Amino acid sequence: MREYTPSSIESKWQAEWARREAFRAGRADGQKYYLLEMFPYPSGRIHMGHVRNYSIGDAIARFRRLQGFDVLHPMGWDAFGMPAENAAIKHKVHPAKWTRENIAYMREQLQKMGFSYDWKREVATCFPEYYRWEQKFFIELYRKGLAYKRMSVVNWCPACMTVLANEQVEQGLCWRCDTPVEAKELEQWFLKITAYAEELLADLDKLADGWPERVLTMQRNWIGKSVGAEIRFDVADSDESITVFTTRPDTLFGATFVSLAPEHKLVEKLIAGRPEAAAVQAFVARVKAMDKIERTAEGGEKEGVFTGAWAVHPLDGRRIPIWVANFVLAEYGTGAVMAVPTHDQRDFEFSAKYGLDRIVVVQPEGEPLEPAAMKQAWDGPGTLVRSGAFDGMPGDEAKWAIAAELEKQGKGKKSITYRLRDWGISRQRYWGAPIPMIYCAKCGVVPVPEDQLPVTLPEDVEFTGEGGNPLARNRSFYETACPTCAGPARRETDTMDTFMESSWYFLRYCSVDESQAPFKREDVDRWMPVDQYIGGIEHAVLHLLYSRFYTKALRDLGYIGADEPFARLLTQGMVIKDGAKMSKSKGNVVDPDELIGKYGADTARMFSLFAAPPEKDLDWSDRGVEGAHRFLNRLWNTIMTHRDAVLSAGPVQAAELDEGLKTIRRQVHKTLQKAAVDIGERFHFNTAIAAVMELLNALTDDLNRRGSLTGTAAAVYREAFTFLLFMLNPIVPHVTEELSAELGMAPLCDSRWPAADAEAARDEALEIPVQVNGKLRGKITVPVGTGRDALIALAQAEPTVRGWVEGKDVVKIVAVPDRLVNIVVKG
RNA sequence: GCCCGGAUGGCGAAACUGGCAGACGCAACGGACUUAAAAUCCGUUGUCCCGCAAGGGACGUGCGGGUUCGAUCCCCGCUCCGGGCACCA
Repeated sequence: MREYTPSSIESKWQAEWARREAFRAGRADGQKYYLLEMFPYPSGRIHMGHVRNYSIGDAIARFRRLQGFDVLHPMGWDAFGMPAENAAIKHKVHPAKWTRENIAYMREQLQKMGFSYDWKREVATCFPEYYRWEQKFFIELYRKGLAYKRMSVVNWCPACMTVLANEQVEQGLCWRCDTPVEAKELEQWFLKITAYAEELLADLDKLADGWPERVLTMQRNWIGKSVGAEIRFDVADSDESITVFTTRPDTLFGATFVSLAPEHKLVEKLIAGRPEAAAVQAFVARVKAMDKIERTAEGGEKEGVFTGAWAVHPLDGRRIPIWVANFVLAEYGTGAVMAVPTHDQRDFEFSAKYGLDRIVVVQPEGEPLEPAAMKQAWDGPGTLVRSGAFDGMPGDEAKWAIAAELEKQGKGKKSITYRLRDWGISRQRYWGAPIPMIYCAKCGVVPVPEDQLPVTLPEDVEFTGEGGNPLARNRSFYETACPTCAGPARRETDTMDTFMESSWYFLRYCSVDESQAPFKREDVDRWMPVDQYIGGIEHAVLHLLYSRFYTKALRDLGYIGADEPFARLLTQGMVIKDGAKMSKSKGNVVDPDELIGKYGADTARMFSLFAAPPEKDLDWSDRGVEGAHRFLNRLWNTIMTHRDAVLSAGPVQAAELDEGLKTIRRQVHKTLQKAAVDIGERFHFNTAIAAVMELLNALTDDLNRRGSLTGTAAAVYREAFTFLLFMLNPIVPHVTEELSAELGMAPLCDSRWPAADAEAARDEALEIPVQVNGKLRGKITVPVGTGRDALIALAQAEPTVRGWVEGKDVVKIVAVPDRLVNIVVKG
C-alpha cells in the first residue's frame, strides 16, 4: 500500500489546480461570494498569524465553492510602509527591491500552503498602476473640500531631523539615537472623515448582524457622539468671549469657574500684562512638554493655574474665574469647559485641590445635597434648584429648556460633538504614494492635472535615515512647473498614510486588469460588498473605519453604489506560544516553512483550525501538530486499506441495510449535516473536525469488528469515505483530493457538496436523562417524539428513579419531549 | 483611572436557544506487536468517598449571592488575567 507522502501529493495538486484554473472568479454561474482576508504587509516571511488567518479564509472559500457559489478570493500586498525604508537605511537596499523580493518569497510560501486564491488578481499597492488611482481620488476629494491642509503636531527628532511615528518614540526618546523627541508643528494634509461621523455611526446598525458586537462598540466609542450645548461666556472687561461645550447645560447655574486647555488660543491674550502671566506661561510650557502618554498616565493628577481673568455667567451675570487646566483637551469640543464641581467629578477634584466654590443646582430625591459635606460629585438625576426660572424642572427637561433660552438670547445653542478627529494622511517619508499637489508662488496650491498622473517615486534616492524625507532633498522630483501658469513650482514631497492603500484595495480586486480607471463600475457592482471579511481584532477601529469612510466618500464621488464595504466580519485571535504572542523578540516563533517541510501544508492547516475556534487566541502546541498529522495518516491508511473493496461497490440500497449498517450510515449523514453548519455557518472548524474524528473512530471500530468489506457494507463505506473527503476538503484539500482520486471520484475542486439524506440521518430512539430535584438519577431510552405523558410514565417506572421518589410527595413534573424529565419531590 | 474581552480536568477545548458538564485532541498510565525501541493498534483517565466486585454516592465550570423544577449559560456584587485608551466636558 502507498504511504501518505504530503510533499509529493501537495505539489502535485497545487499544480493541478493551477492547470485547471480551479479558483478563478467568474468561472461558476452561481451566486457571487466575495471572501477576503486582510492582505499582508510583505515583511519578509509569512508567520503563524498569516497561516491561521488564511487557513480560516481558505476553508470558507473552498466550502462556498463546493456549495456552488462563484467565489472571489483574491490576495495581494499592502506594500508601502516604514519597514522597507528602515531596511533601506540598514542594509542599503532600495525599498522597491526589498519589497519586491519579499513579495516573491511570501507568494511562494502562500502557494505552498495550497490556498485557493485567484492569483490572476494579485495586487501590490506600491506600483503606480495601483497608487495612481489613489492620487486621482485624493484630487477629487480635494475638489470636494474633503481633503484640506492645516497645521498639526508631529513627533520630531532634532538629531535625525526627521518625523517619527508613535511607535518610533520609546519613552519620549527617538528609537535610533535616543534624543528626546520634540513636538513640532507642520502643515499637513487631512481627510475630512468627521463630515461622515453621523453616517459612520448610524450605519453601524446595518452591520449588527454580520459584525462582532465588540467591534461595533469600539467603533461607536471611537466616533463618540455627544449631544449637548455650546455656551458663550463673555470675558469681563474685554471684547473676548469663551465658548464652552457641555453635555450638561442643565447644570449651567452651578458653574463656578471656566477651564481652558493649555493650548487654547485665548490664553496668551487673557494673561497679557497680568501678574499671573509668568506662572501661567510656565504651567502651559510644562504641560506641553509632557508627551501624550505621560499626560494621560494612570491616575493623572489634575492640575491648573488661575489666569487672573474672569468670565461673566451668561444667565445670572456672576463673575467666575478663568483657569487653565491640564485635563482639558484642545482637540475635543471647543477646548474650554464650564466647571461645575458639584455635578462633575473632575471639576469636583479640581475645586477641592484649589479651594474653588461649589453650588448645588441638581437636587436628587431625599436629603438636600450640602456642598461642603459632599465627598464626590452628584451626576445622577434630580430636580433643578438655584437656577432662576428653571427651578423645579427635572434635569433632563431643563437641559433643552436652558439651551433654548440661551439660543433666544444669542448666547448659545444646542450642539453635537464627536470625538472622532479628521484623518491626518501626510507622511514625511519616501516609501508611500506621493500626494499629487503642486505649490506655486503665484497660483497657490494646485492639483496635478489628471493627464500628468501618476506622480511616481524617483528611483535615484539615497537612504541615510538623516535629514528627513529623501523626497524633499531630491531636486529632480520636487522641482516642477505650475500646471496653471507654467512658472517654477514645487511639488508636495509628503506621501500618503498607508491606510489610504488598504482603504480601497478590495475594490481594485474586482477589476484588477482595468488600466483606464481604478475599476469597472459593473465589476464592483457585481462583487461588492465583501460578503465575508477576516482579519485581526487589532484593526477593529482604524483600518475598518477608514475603509468604511472611503467607501462612502467614493460613493458620493459617483464611483460605486455600495454604502458599506464589508457585510460580515470575522476577527480572529492571536497565535500564542508559551503564554505570549509569537514574536521574534520573545524567541517563540514557529516557522511555517519548517512545519510544511516536516508535516506538509495539510497538517499545518488542520492544526490551525482544530486547536481553537477562530475568534479565540490559539495556543500553539508542537504535540498538537503531531496529533493532527497522526489523524491524516489514519484517514489515509483507513481509506487505502479498503480502497479496492469500496471501488467495486454499487450505490447504497437503504432498504437492504441491517441495524449495524443503518447505525453507521446514520452517523455518516448526521456528521455531514453538522459539518455543513459548523464550516459554512458557524465557522467553528474545530467542532467540525472533532465530529469527523468521531466518525472515523466509529468507522474504524466497526471495520475492526467486520474484518473485510463486501456487498451492502462496501456500498455504505463507499458513501462514508466519499462524505469524509468532502467534509475535510475545505480544511485539508491536498490529501482529500489524492484520496478521492484513489476512489475514482472527480476532483473535489470541481465537485458539489453532497446532500445529506434526512431520512438516513434520523434518530429512531433517544436516551433521555431523568432528574429528581434537578439531579441526574437515571436514563430512559424512548422513540423520538415520545409524548409528555408516556415520557413521565416511563421515567417513574425507571428503577433508580423510583428509589429516589418513593415515600415522597411529587410536587411537580417537568417533561420536555426529546430532552429530559425532571421530577420535583418534597419530604 | 476608564473601556472591551476572558476564566471549564494535568493541557488545548466541547456543551449552538436555560436541560446528561468535560465530546474531540494532547499528555499520562496499562496492554498488544517487537530481540529492543520508534511507529501503529487496543484500553484507562475530573476530584473525593463507600464497595472484593457489579455498582452507588458527594463535590465540581475563578469567588460570593440571586432568579429557576433545572444555571458553564440569565441578574447583582467581587477577584484575577489579557487587550485597548484619547481625563471627552
